[in-house]
Amino acid sequence: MRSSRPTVLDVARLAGVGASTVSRCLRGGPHLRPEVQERILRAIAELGYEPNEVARSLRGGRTNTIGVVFPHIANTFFSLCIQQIEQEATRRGWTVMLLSHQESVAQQSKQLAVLRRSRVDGVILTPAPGSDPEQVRKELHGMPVVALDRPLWTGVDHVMLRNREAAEMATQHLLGHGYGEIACATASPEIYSFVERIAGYRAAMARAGLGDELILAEDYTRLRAAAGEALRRRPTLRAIISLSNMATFAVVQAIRDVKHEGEREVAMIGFDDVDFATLVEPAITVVRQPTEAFGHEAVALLVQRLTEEAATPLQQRLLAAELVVRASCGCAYRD
Amino acid sequence: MRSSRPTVLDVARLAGVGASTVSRCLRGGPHLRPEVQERILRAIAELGYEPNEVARSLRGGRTNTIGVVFPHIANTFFSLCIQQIEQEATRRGWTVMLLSHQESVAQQSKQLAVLRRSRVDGVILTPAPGSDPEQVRKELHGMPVVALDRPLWTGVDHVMLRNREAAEMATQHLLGHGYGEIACATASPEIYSFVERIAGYRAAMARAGLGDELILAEDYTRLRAAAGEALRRRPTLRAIISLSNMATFAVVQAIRDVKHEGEREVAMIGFDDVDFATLVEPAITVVRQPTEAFGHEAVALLVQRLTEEAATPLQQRLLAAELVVRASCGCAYRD
DNA sequence: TTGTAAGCGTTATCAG
DNA sequence: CTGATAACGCTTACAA
Repeated sequence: MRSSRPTVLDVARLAGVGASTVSRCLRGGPHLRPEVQERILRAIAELGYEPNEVARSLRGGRTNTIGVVFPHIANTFFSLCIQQIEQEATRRGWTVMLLSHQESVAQQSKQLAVLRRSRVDGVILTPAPGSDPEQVRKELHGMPVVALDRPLWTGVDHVMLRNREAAEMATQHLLGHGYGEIACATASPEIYSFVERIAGYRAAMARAGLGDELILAEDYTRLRAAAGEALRRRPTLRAIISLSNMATFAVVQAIRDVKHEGEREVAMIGFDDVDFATLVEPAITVVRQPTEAFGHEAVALLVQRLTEEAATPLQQRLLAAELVVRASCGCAYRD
Repeated sequence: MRSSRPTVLDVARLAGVGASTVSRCLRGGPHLRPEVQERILRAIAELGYEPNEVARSLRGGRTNTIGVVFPHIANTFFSLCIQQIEQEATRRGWTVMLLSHQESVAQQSKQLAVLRRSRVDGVILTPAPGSDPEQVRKELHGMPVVALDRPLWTGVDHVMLRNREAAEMATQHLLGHGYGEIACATASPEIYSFVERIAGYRAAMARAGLGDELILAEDYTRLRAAAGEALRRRPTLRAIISLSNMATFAVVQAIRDVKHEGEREVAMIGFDDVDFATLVEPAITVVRQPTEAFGHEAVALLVQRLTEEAATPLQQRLLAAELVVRASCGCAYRD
């Protein structure tokens, strides 16, 4: 079927030149006689020659590929990041190998092994919770890495959210509306970004001289139940902030659950600008993460490190979140 | 930094054997003397040897990689498919190169060129609207391909939704509720799946002896406006079906827009089981696409074709959609 | 059973 | 300015 494709040698023969001359012509080498270049280009066109990147990679020791390992692919936060990464990588002429670890350290190890054997030039990684940084460092085996959304170890580039500030901002906003009791809901509280956001929430509450109430669960089904329970247990609880898109979903459901049992207004601020934020009533005020910047910066940083001559200083991109004020926080403003 | 990694030769030398023996040992070759195998494994462990997949690919002419080209990555339908594809590919020991064409034929051409030069073994493709099948066939240059969600040409494997049946089912359901005037909303009506779904909707309306009303637009902002306009223009219009997750979003907004202007109940059935379906009031009845099956089947089909001995007959997987009945269609049932 | 050698398609090096 | 040649790391004949 696919009769083996033409090689530089075929082109060289047809053009009546040596293989290395063809190679130079392709790579835009220094000075070729115009006439020769002409012949080569004609031969390339005639044969439909296209360079074999695999051979190039073997020869050059570089694959022009970056490995991307995320916890999940369909989660809106990550899928938006991936979208940006793919676009930015394509724009710069790089190729993306996409893998996921499902929050499992074991699966992460396997995926890093795949990347090692594939000899990708660099990695963008959102490490699984419980990762041992030293272990990951070994598993990377010298491949440059950019940590995205969660830290790896000081010594590698990071692209992260200002998590504490983000959660503080949301909490402050609710406090500004006069809410005294504010709960904070998340699943998987061991995940770094949630740890940080919890800290931010607590800091804001403490500064206001108020106690905190955490609503935690192992997964999002349970989080919905736990949030409902918390609301029923504390009738004076009138405000909740959630720490992720999934948690926002669960909290909205919980508030609705409780509402169905009797009138009860509960203010909330969500995390991530999920699409349903403007659809529910009232529209949800959310902390928006700059997903485009996450993807763009991660690729930019990694490519810079991969193409740099001299060692670039360590880069820590700390991205600011933005409060998108709608109605659920108690603001009069309506989308 | 990364002092060049050990090769088979290093392992061979350390184990005091030939390179091919190491290779055989790795590939689970036939009969090795246990003692030799022992020595090799020890050497591998000691050196931390890992096979270079690039060299393997060059030598073997196969990359163990599948190229995946989708219109978008962050659209929930596609991101769910991608998730499945990645998982299924990983499970089977394949690797995924992810690319997007943004519904642009030109961009699609570029991405297929990337796949050709990368020598991926096969491709999963959702072609951009306006693709010339013959052109795509040439651009694939003999690489096996599975068309996902949209057709390529008879002669390649397909994984598609039973689009007509899906839209008919939704329309029928609305008709069953007694709605006579039912509109059908979608952006980009030139995209294959939407063409088919429109046909299904029309067939159901025609069978009921009713006229159809299409609400079309170039993008989803305009679709929201167009749907609102349609509702205002025809006060007797009380039901709408939408043909995609994005259209569902736009229609929900439009209905809400109109509702705000005065009491008006509009029934609807959405497409794709978007997360906001259960959050809005009333919960949205939707046509659910089996995204797991899309991803799973696409990989299964492609891998089968890539590893087959004899030519497998053409496969056309036509997946059935499922009507997830909630409340927005007029059913009493509440989630 | 095991080792030797050729070659996958490129490109860097080094003569001409 | 251009052409032969030698790797890159692996596997598959073919010998031994």
